[in-house]
Amino acid sequence: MPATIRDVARASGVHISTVSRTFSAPHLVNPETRNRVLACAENLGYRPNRAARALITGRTHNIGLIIADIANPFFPPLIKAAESQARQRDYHIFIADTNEDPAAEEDLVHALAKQVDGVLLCSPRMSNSLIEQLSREVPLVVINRQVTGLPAVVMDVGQGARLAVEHLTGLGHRELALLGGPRGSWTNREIRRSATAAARTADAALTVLGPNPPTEGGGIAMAEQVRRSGATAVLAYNDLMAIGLIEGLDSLGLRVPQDISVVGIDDIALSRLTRPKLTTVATPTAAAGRTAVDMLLQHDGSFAARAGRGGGRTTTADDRRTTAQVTLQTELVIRDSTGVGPAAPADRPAAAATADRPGAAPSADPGSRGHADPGDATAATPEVVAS
Amino acid sequence: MPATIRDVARASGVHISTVSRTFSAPHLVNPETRNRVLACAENLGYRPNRAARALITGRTHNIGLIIADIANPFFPPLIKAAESQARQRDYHIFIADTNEDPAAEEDLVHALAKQVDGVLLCSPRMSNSLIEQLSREVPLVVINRQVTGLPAVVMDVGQGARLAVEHLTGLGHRELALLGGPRGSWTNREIRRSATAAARTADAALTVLGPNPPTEGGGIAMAEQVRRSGATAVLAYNDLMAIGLIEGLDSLGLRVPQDISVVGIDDIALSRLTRPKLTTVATPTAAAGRTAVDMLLQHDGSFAARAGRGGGRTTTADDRRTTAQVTLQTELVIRDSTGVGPAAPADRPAAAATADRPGAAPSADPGSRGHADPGDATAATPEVVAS
DNA sequence: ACTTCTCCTGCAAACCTTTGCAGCCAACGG
DNA sequence: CCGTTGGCTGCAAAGGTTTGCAGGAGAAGT
Repeated sequence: MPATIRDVARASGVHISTVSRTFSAPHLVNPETRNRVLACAENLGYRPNRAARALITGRTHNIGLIIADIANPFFPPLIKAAESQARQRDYHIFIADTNEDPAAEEDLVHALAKQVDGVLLCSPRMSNSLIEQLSREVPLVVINRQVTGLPAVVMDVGQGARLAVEHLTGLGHRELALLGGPRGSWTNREIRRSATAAARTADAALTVLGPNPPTEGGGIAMAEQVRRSGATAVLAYNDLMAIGLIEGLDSLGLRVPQDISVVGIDDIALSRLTRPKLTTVATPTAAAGRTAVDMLLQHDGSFAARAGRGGGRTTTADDRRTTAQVTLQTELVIRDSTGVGPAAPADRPAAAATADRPGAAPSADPGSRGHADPGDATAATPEVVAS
Repeated sequence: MPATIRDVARASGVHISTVSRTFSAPHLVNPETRNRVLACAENLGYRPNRAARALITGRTHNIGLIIADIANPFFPPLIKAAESQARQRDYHIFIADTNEDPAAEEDLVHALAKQVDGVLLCSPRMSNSLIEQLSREVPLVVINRQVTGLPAVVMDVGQGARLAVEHLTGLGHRELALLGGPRGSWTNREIRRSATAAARTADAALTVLGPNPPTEGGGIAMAEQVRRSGATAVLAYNDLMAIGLIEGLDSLGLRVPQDISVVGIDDIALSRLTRPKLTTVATPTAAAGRTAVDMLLQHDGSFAARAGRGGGRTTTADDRRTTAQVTLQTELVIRDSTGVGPAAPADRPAAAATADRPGAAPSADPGSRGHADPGDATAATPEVVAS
């Protein structure tokens, strides 16, 4: 029923190879012929069969995206950006949700491996060694994790955590708590490491509470422990937990920010909607999604075709596999959930510490529509480390 | 490099067709042989090449899912459920985001058409006629819309809107407003129709405000108009708008629910987290995702293979294409954003009207993990109308 | 002992494209 | 007028799998 290349060839009186070239290498075919073919194709509603193309070229033009939990509002912007970026490059994105289950991650990589040109592994909870092993099966780009030898794009939460701690100590807090995230999270380790260091520098105490599930519930459940810790300010693994914590503290009769300050991480859309509005570390999720797609595509672009007739093609000298690791900057967004602490300097009014980020449109995703500049993503990432 | 069926055949000393059958029709091959083949396959890490399979069977085992805006928290649970259901059936989900742009919808259907076995069209904004036309190109299941002749799964927002209006009038509100959603939305029309009827029945006035963008911003922007309308209670197209509206009213100095009551639709996770907690109409999004996948798969299961050698296979008598339309029930969840109105009976205390749904776990998605019961989705849908 | 089955396996075509190679023609330089 | 070049086009193989058909071996029925 659907028109094939042969139908088009017949209709336009040329050989199928000419039709093929009309689409995949237009410069090789006479403009006149080309137009005729194009017209016939249009006429018949012909669209190249990607399965057949994939079979011979060895490239599926599909990308797998493995996510811990789509329902976590942190991910949708990333997905959206990745999908849009991929589409521009004529790729499609397979999405898969692991429900925060490390075993599911492995299964999914296997399941996707033969069907995609590469996989984006987002905040994986697997072990490094397993990730490395899987990367021999299919090109991988890791997001929010550093695995030696693998291309990665990470958000600099370490820096963010430092900024957050400095913000809090600057407000006069001396007793801090860190609400940890899930076990196995690279991000969690980074935050902890950086927050601990920053607290020490500022001569403040920091209690680490966790690990916890990275959800609102995880935050609610820890309210009591946070109170007992005696901390006057807490940094949470992510916004969801921060919001949950505020909720939990509220039912304990503790007011935020008057009694206790709370800082989240991620700057999900939701953090602007709760009361109080959440002070948080903004992570460039959309940029991360775009960048990851770009890295994957550029990376396996150098593979060229792994198939092709004789297969005897000489591998290009460019086989050095530049596995870059890109670090995206984060930034502190001060809103209403942080206030002065016990050791605050007298001349510092609480209100002075609150100022939302100026011109940030509510959920605009620059570059997700049409004309996105490919250089855009990396332009936002001054710090690029090639390994 | 990757092992092919031929490698396995060689290793196990059988013909490739036997290997093929070992995977696609195990009952046709001698258990002893089968085990040997399986062992070799395992050994070589063989996985069937889906492109090749798709090429000959004509079935890609992929499903397209077209969504207006992944960042809208209404969709992730649906996506998640669909993905999990599809995976159980050995299908993968392509995801695509239209940015609420009707033109993008059409493009995406075309782009996906040749690459998937069917497309799930979620809350499409296109015209009915265009949808019908596209359905001739690729099997379609529509979600949140009714198109004659096409399989659809809709959530009964009409009923939900009625319940919401009854709830409000029962609380003594006589001046209602409806905060409309986006143009082209079937859901929006249903809500409007049903709310209007319910208001008339209860002898209340209802002002329709809209259309508006279905976002928080859309709600905020309408606060002033809502105030001017003189309504003491308002039903919003979705939770996001309701939350935005509350925010907007707040900055106008109007308190919810004391000064004005607000009801949302969808029961997104967020509606439990805002202050006040949102009274809303819960829509079974996860069930919708599962059901839609099931309908698509059952539906085009009857196509059998459209390819196959001679192609002369007699079409089964089961060609009647039972295009069912499934309606999923909605339910009113009363929380804190609605209170008594001017015409309230004296004996009705405001507090009596608030009661959250009992045991609803924060974001649990029953059936999204492993053992989900296939009958589950339809079990939740007593009302099935075959057209 | 011969036929008739049943079970299993092998054979080879077909699915739709891509692509290296070779051939054709016209134009051009000498 | 011949050789060469360059621009297009055709030819045919290859990619990995599925599947109708046919054939072989053994068992069962007569």
